[in-house]
Formats: sequence, C-alpha cells, structure tokens
Amino acid sequence: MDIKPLRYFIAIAKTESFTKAAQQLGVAQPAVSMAIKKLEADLDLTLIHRADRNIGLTDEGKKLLIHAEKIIQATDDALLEMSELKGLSQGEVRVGIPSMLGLLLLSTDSDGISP
Amino acid sequence: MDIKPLRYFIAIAKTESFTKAAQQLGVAQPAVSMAIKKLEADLDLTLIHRADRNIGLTDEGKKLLIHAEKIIQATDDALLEMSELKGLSQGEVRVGIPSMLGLLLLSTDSDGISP
DNA sequence: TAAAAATACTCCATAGGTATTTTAT
DNA sequence: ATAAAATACCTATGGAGTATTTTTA
Repeated sequence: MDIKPLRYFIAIAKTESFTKAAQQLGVAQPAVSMAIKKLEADLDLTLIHRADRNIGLTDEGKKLLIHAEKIIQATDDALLEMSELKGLSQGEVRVGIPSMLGLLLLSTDSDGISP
Repeated sequence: MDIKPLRYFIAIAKTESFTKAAQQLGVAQPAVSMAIKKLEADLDLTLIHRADRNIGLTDEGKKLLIHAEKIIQATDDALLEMSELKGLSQGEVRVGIPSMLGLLLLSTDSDGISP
C-alpha cells in the first residue's frame, strides 16, 4: 500500500467524485481512476461503488477511510517535523531564506529579493 | 514520502547496517542505499551518519524513526483489517482456498491440491 | 586486505498525461 | 445529449538488480 493513492482515495471520499478529486489534487481524472483501480486490485477489495451517477464508498471503503486518514495524519506529522528540523539544523547554511533577520544580515544585494 | 523507504529505514536503524537490512528485507544492498539516499534528498536532511565502519542515526533520523514506526503501524493495521474484510466479503467466491472445509466441500478433483 | 557502502549501468514496471470511449441520466 | 468514469496509448521516471569502485578499520 502506498501513500499517494490513499490521498486520492480520501479526496474521492470527500468530494464523492473522481473528477472533482482530480481537480482538487491537481492531476488528470484518469490518474485518479487508475490509482483507485490499482489500490482495489492490491487489496483485492472494491472500495467505491460506481453503480450510477453518484459514487460512494463501500463498507470496506469506509473502513479503509478511517485507516487512510490515520496514515496520512501520521505522514503529515512526520513531514512537518522533518521540515522544522531542516530549518533548525541547516537554516544558516541553506541556500534558501532562513529568516527575515538572516536576510537583513546576510544579503549582499540591495533588496534581498532578487535571485 | 513513501512507505517502502520507511520500512528500509527502520530495518537499517534496527540492524545498524545497510547490508544486514538489505538481507532482512530481501533486496539487494544498493536498493537500500539508494532508497535512503532518496529519502534524505526528499527531506533535505541527513538521517544516517556513515562516518565510519559503524553506522548510526542522526538526531533527525532518530526523530524520523519515531514517526516511521507510527506510519508503518498504521499501515499494517490497515492492511490487516482489509485482509480480514476480504476474507469475510469474498471468501466464498474467491478462486483461492477459502478454508479447509471449503476445500472438502467444493473440490472436484481427488486431492484438492492439483491446479 | 577485507568489510561495508556508494556508484554506474541497465532494464522493466508503473504513474501520469492526452485522447477517446463507454455508460447512465 | 451530457457529464462522469473507464479505457487505450504513449512517455518518462524511478526502483531494483548486477557489477564495480570507493572507503576505512
């Protein structure tokens, strides 16, 4: 199981639409469709019923949604802390913008903005 | 961030070795090496110090390890429940082996083993 | 010198994009 | 007829394997 399809799955659950999910995710609709298809194949379960015009989660899909949200939450927690640590440990040697103060102290150009 | 590299990372943390981790994971050593390299690049952090003959987690690596274990736990929880649901919802119509009883009741050949 | 990790390279799987088709209202 | 999802096709990226090189104890 991979993380990105879970994000897709959550987006579909929230929007109740492959198309809207795709827009929200910034990918094309078939990418979402195929990602879910693969996720279903991997799990050997139907997660979404596409019976008619309105799609919805199956019972199994509802169960997965709970788990998916935990996994995404844990992942985002990790990414956030890692991002924070990056700032702490490398802020002064990074090529980026450590802080406004850093900008003022370290910039060699006049505006501190130009590349 | 992807799940498989996190499993690799945990294996390295536990074994304190890329080589042992690779063996334990059933992949070649360079796969592990490159996966971690990519993970570090993605996070823009050094997770493992390879200073000498003995490897160890950096402070950032130690922080990530905590998160990684949570993510893997949540993922495995999900996989387990999905696997259980599969058995419930599809056990009787699957092509596989539903149960010993199923085998005895449904098999048309003599040994219940031959393809 | 021997071990462990990194690098080089090659191949294959797959994720995603565009275009199109199917399906149901 | 229209809107949404699925399929077909193509490309590019990257993950993993083998072989090799680097490094350090």
